[in-house]
Amino acid sequence: LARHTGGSFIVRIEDTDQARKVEGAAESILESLRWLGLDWDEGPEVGGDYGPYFQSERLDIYQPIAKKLVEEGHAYLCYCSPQRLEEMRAEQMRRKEPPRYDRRCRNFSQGERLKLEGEVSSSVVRFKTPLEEETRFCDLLRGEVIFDNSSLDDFVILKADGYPTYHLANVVDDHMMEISHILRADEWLSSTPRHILLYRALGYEPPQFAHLPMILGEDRSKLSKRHGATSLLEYREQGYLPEAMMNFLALLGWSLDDKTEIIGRDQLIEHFSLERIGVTGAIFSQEKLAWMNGTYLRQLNLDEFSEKAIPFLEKGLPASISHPLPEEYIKQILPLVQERIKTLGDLPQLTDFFFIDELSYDGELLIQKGLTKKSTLEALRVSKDRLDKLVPRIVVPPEPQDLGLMVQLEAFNTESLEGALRPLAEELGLKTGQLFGTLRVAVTGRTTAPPLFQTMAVLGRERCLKRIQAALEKLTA
RNA sequence: GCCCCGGUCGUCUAGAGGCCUAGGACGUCAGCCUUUCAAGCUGAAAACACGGAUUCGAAUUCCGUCCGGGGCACCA
Repeated sequence: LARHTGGSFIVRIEDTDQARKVEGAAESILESLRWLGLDWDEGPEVGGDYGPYFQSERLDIYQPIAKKLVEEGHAYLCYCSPQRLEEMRAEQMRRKEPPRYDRRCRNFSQGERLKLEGEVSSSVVRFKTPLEEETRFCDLLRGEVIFDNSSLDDFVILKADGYPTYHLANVVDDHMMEISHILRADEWLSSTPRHILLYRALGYEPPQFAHLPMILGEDRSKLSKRHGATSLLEYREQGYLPEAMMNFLALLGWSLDDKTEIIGRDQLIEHFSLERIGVTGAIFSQEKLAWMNGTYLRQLNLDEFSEKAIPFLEKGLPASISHPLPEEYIKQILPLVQERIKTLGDLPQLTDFFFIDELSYDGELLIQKGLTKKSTLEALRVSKDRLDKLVPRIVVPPEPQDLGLMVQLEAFNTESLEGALRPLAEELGLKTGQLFGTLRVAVTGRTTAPPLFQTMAVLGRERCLKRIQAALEKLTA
């Protein structure tokens, strides 16, 4: 929305819970945004006129505001212990009542306050929610939403440790940072009346609100750790492309029209609009993401694909393979697997036979349906013999003056291999599938692999002959 | 329990009263292509939660029911 309208996209880290502080969490959020290409105009690392952008560094802004709210009668100090609150809630639940603060500290006299301050070591600041009437606001996606103030309790705005709660910090910062639009998940909708009340008490003009549909797990509940990978960075590690992830995420709750599935960043910015956001929660479909990633992967040219693929091969191939991996060889392999993968993480296991010296596989796999050990051996022997005879030739142009164009034909290429092996099947009285199947296992160690001739051409003459020999030995042993 | 928000194929969605015999995509199934696996192409099965009301006409408006989700912390 910011990019579409020419506004500013601001990143603010809301780190106001000391108890849940996790080392490196903020950095990984920023890294996720960077990975997706969601660059920000103001915030950590880039700065801006409204900093600091970490709420933990803004305590001296929130505290005086909380104090002022107390002085003006919009808030009050609460001395109730966590234990008391917990017991109270438990009792309320038992009686099937809504769990909420009973406002014991709301109407203490000055004398009672002084007495309690002497006895109690810590206190929090609570907002004095109006007891009656209702709070309404207009959600850009859902229209007018109305809450009875009587259903709200006196929520904490400043904790005992001097940190603000989300409610206070968010309202104060959105005002001070001149935020125009709050686009946040649905789960915040029921907190919004509290925020409206706070804006009002502080004399601030509230921003526009749009509560977005949530991303759900397979069981339709709020997406969480137990639903599997929930961190963007995990998807990066698995070999998803940021462009695919961005595209997929954008279509969860938003659509361009009745048919567009693949849409790039620029087009997204150009066409994005609040009006086309839906209101129902969307299940995060791994399968569709995988499909989409596949289509993005297939669009890459060889250089791009190879640049992205190499780190995954370096990491995923057996350690015994010598590193660094030869780039030219890899560039021959990659086109054979590009349309066969859904993530870059699929690469190592799909291509390892290109790198491993000694294949290990069950010799029985060599014997194709309808063949015997004997006929398989025969097929392998004859094949090896034919391939042995495929040697490089020099083609000399007929006109002497064209000698500079003399080309060397690598006889061990896709065409020559096909030219040699296809007729061979008939010669041996085999179906092509039978002969090729046997050779595929001999040369790759598996029953499914990229196209045989291309695979053999990339492996090269020596490796293929060696592997067929190994297959013969495997069957004779 | 109380409050709020929702409900179109299994999933993501199109649908702003007649264009809807409800469109697209993923997935599924079948066929084509084919040396295996993919990719690609073609086709099929598959949905308006239910009940009333308004209207000549309702997936679209209103009400109720049911179902689902979210919130109800010194978490965000």
